Amino acid sequence: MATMQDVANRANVSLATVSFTINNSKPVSARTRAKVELAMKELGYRRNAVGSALARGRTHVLALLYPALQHRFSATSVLFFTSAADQARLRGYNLVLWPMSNEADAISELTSSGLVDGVVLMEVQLDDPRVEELSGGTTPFSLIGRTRDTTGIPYVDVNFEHAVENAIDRLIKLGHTNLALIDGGTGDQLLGGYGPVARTRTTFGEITAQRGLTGIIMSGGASSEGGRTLAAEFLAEHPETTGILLMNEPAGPGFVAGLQKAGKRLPDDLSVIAIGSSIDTATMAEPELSVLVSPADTLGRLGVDALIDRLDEPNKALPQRLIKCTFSKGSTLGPAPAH
Amino acid sequence: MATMQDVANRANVSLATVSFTINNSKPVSARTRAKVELAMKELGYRRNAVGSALARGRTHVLALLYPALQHRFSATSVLFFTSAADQARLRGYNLVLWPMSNEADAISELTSSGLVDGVVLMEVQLDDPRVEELSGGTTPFSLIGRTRDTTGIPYVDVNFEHAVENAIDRLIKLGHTNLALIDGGTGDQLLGGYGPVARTRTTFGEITAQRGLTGIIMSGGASSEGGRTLAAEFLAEHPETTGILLMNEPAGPGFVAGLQKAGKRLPDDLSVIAIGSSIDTATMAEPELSVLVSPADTLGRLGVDALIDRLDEPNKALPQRLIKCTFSKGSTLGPAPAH
DNA sequence: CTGAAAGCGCTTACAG
DNA sequence: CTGAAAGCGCTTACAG
Repeated sequence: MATMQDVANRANVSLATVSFTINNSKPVSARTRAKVELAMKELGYRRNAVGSALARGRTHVLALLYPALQHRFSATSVLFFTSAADQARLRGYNLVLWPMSNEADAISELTSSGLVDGVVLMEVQLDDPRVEELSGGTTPFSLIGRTRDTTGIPYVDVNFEHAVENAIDRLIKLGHTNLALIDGGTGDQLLGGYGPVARTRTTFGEITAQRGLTGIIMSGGASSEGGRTLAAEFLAEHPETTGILLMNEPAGPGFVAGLQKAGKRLPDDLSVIAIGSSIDTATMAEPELSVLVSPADTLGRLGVDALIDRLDEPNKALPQRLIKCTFSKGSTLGPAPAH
Repeated sequence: MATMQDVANRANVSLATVSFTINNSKPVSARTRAKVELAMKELGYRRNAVGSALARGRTHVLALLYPALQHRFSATSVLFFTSAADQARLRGYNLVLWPMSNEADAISELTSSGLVDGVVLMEVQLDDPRVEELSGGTTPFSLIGRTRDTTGIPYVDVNFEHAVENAIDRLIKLGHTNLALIDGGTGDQLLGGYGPVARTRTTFGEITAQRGLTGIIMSGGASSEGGRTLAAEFLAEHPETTGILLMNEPAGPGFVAGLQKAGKRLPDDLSVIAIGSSIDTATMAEPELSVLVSPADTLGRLGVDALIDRLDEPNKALPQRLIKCTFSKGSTLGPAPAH
């Protein structure tokens, strides 16, 4: 590999001048620029990222931090990976995957290695020790999701509050008054629970109360098997319910199958609307699930954007954004059955 | 952040001695080692990865190269990402995600940036220009998948040949003689086609001929919608077929649903065995698909291992491995219907 | 507009 | 066993 010095030699200029023309960091005469560019072309020169990083104090590498143990990713969470990587590249950064257990101390290994300029955190808990750790340090970070207290913290998250209200209102409009929220559980209570589930439950409680509806909450495993089991339990325990909000992507198709196996017709007997799933999973159910689709790709992009904005323009307004889900019609919403 | 020089000052030794004790690269007296380690602890020192990389000429960063445009990843391909990242970390490397279009020239941008020590390539085509490009360069690489000619190229791939034979023999044992292979299409013919599909078709042709069976091949879109459409087409065109090999993960649940919508019972009228899908997708179908599960997590790990072996021990045997699928029973395999 | 030189944080012959 | 010094490939004051 040719170095900058090689280019300088061939172009008969100094190393510094090569740097200036490559980075446009100082004015360079047209003649000199031409010489340098020719030499670069002839040598097939490319700037070495490591040398540059050491001199600048910036690696242009970002880390995407996600739970190491969680080894079954929903179709939705994949989109975080790929859209984040895309956006990073688009803005001249690289994204490294950083699987991590929940111990906060492992974060200092990352931030003090000097390898990354910043961190994007996924799967945020309401009281997340990793966020506390990052807040205490100097490495910029952003969240996909958000903690209970978001003061001073850049984040992008799904607007679950809006999604729940929207879903409930769709069911109300169809005449449903006995509702259920079915999710995958809040996870680790010590950490305040998993944000999306906690927020969804709260909003579900508030809106059903406010609209004068009956609302129950059930949880089950995040898998098709979990969904099938859950369907049976649900029908046994809550025969009066006719409208279901389902926030458990992996369980979706299994849940729908389980309801029908027990003799229910969708949407004649029961209406189901999924929240925050992918369109791919929704279409795998039979009949296809009506769903408020998670804006996962947008979130991945904006999560990276928020971080890079902090890095490149620290004085810009703090990026904190909630993104709405989009509705996909499907075939599991219908009028409430007459008594 | 404390530097190595800071540690040296505090321990009253030279910079070099600090380096020797950290890296165990030269003998250091117990007394000196203790002083250095104390100083490190007191300063919370961590070696800077960039300085180290520049001096060593090794960044300990690997790139995972995948098609940028493909934005719907199957449950299986996600496992490549996470298992590769896990294994890289385990062996002291970091994995950066490298979305790339199919132009081979973009590869030199990656390899000549000096950022990565090696490259793992996903979604390999039979005649893959990216592999040619990499073969011409000096950056070590490994494939998840394989090209037509694998001479001198480290790879790990699914043993599709074995999977097809195994699937066919399961169907034969159940009395099926009219078989179909349904896949997602070979993709870009200019590149020789997508390896798994091409190999599966070839093997399917060979084994059916060899066993004296009837075998037809159909392709459809890689989505639930594609699966539903395909089911209708398939039934119309091949009413005599009773045993189906399905290698199209995203279309699986939709295909099964489509067959039943047309009045077929599984497995009474038709038997289906999926090849190379994930267990997650298989369980989303109703009834649950019988499937030869792709060893995707093993492949991700071994793909990274193969690369790191090349980096750390270039004289070891060339890593080239085929991994078998494992059977998951499901409920879509049954005896061929009597005439 | 251009260049000589210091410095980013390490590693590693070389000398002792 | 320990240290002084060169060097990895860049960037950037400073001087002209």
